[in-house]
Amino acid sequence: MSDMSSGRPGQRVRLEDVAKLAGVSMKTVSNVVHDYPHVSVKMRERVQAAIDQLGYRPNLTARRLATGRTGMLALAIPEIDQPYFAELARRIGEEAVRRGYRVIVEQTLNDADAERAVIRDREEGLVDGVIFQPAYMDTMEIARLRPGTPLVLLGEAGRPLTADHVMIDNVAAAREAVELLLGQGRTRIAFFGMVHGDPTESTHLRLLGYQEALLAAGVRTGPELVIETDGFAIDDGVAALSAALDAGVRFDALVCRDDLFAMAALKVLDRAGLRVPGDVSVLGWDDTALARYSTPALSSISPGKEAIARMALELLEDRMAGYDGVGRHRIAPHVIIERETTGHPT
Amino acid sequence: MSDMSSGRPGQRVRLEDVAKLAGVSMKTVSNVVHDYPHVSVKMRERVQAAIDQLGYRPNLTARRLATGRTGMLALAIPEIDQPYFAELARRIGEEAVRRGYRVIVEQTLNDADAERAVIRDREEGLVDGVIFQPAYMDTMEIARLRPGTPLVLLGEAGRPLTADHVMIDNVAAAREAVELLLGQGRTRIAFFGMVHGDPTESTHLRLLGYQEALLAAGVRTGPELVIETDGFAIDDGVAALSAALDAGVRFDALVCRDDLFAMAALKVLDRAGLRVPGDVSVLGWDDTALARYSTPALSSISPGKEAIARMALELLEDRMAGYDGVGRHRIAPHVIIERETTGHPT
DNA sequence: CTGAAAGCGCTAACAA
DNA sequence: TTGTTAGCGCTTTCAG
Repeated sequence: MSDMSSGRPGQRVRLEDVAKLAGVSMKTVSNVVHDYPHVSVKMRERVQAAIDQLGYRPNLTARRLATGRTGMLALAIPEIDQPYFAELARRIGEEAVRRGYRVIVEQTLNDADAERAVIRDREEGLVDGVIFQPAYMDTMEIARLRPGTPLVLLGEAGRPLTADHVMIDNVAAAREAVELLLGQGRTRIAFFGMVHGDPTESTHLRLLGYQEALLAAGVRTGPELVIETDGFAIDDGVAALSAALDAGVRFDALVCRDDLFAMAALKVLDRAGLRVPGDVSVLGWDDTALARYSTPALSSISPGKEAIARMALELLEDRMAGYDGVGRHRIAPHVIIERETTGHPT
Repeated sequence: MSDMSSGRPGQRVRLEDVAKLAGVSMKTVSNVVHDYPHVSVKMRERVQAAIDQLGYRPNLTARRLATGRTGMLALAIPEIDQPYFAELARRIGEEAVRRGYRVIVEQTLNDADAERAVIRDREEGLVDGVIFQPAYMDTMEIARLRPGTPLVLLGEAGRPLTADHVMIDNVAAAREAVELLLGQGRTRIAFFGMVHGDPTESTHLRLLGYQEALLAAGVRTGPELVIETDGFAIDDGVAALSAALDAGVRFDALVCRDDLFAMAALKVLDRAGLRVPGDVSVLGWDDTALARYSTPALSSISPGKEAIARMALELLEDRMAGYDGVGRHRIAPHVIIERETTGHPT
């Protein structure tokens, strides 16, 4: 319709170019760009026409410099390809977009230094806030390095409570899991997946809930029913559980630290000729795709990922809005999803 | 050691503050920040001391405005929690970090408009380049909306070749898959997972390779051996395959469109009392966590995700460096990973 | 080898 | 309701 190459050819079109074309000031253009209410209709039309003609789009970077707001959030997690984190990232991404943010994903890749970098404001000036699930750093250390950027932590919270946290009640969830299994007639319930040197608090909490429930029910247990592994990989799980079986450890139910170990359990039990759930009930944790797609479909403890995402964003927006009080905790709901790997013995 | 609150209290410390403290110009500070070679040692030390004392860190946004480079890349994919994309995102993230970029993940969530937004420079000025795996848009449409931001496409490339592409050779991979199965004594090989209304080209290419190999081997086949589904979900797969079995379709091997359908196959075959791989070989596609963790472990066609990531970044860096030629294609390698679901009939 | 100053493109306070 | 203008913090010629 008109000359697209007028003005500074080869350059991006700027607010000023639009203003010039429309014969108005930059402020007026800015007003219509921002849908500022008090702009006369014909002014708005004229400016919009210029914008369309030139194909103007604001330079986000410049806007940021001027406003001091980046509109971006960082999500720092160990590995994006671990199903749980991938699913969480999706929810957080959705929730963030809903609130007008974009998210940059930071993989710490099991590197303690990478985690520290996140906390030491590596993101400073890049993002408005950070959602961080640490694997190595504890609350103490995070408190010490306490960054200037608003921060919300995911996962377990030790003391002191200097930062906001969102988590599920691991103890209660484990307790309920054991109660469910007990209610279905299981009597020798093992906990599978204490990883040697596990830096996370979660596993301990889960084990605690498991033990509490057993104790409360007056069911006898023993240390051999807590099955330890050398690492987080599936092969570690397979090796550990096979060894336990070979050593004569017997159980009719398995509460697994996560879905991955549950998958390992399915493998080992299959090889051992044990039926699931006929001989052994298997319960996973995290309710990931692994659980939904396996055969038999895995029952799993499902942390409310949407709720976690929503709560994290709420807390973060508070902080970004200036809230500067003490660290708050939010407990997201959880639910046990029963699929095919749990049930009464047959 | 010294007064941290000097100057503009409560404000972030700026380059100028450092310059003032060190008694030098901003340029000099900038020089040492950037490790510019020609700075005298004592000057460097003096400035560094000031930087440390003030805890100065450059404002990335300001830097961006000045340089025009953001140091960020966008990765636009349908869903981050689909195992294949999660694993790809991890590789791309790693490769990007290696090259000095951060990546912002854009989920298009199966929304054609969201895809269009990506292409219409929604990211303009936000990122230096975009890596995009479309699910709905075809090459034509992308060419039409051709953005100003450097772009590399992942997945199939139709004509015209206006943009850079990285893909694997789906036809060849499917052919090899069939040849492998044939070599193991399978004779009735089905293709499982033609999704009605599938917008992607990949499935067609895979089917094509499947048919080519069968034809070349002179093995008779039939339309009933191409099993169609109503959607991409596992339930769609389960329903379709069950129906095929009920309808009397028989096969001794299944080449699946992706690992997810392979998981569906494992479920259905298990229920039907068919042994894998004794009665039926099952081959997945994408080599995701699903394949590695299932029981039996799923054999799968593995696209070289690291190679895809590397090639995509290479092409993108070229574009960002100013290359403006015709669209280029790169074929990433693939390999068939044999686990437990393929083998000779027994 | 270092300093001064002019932008980068947009926002927002202040005027008109 | 619209225009003017001074920053936001850093980079980068161009002098010195």
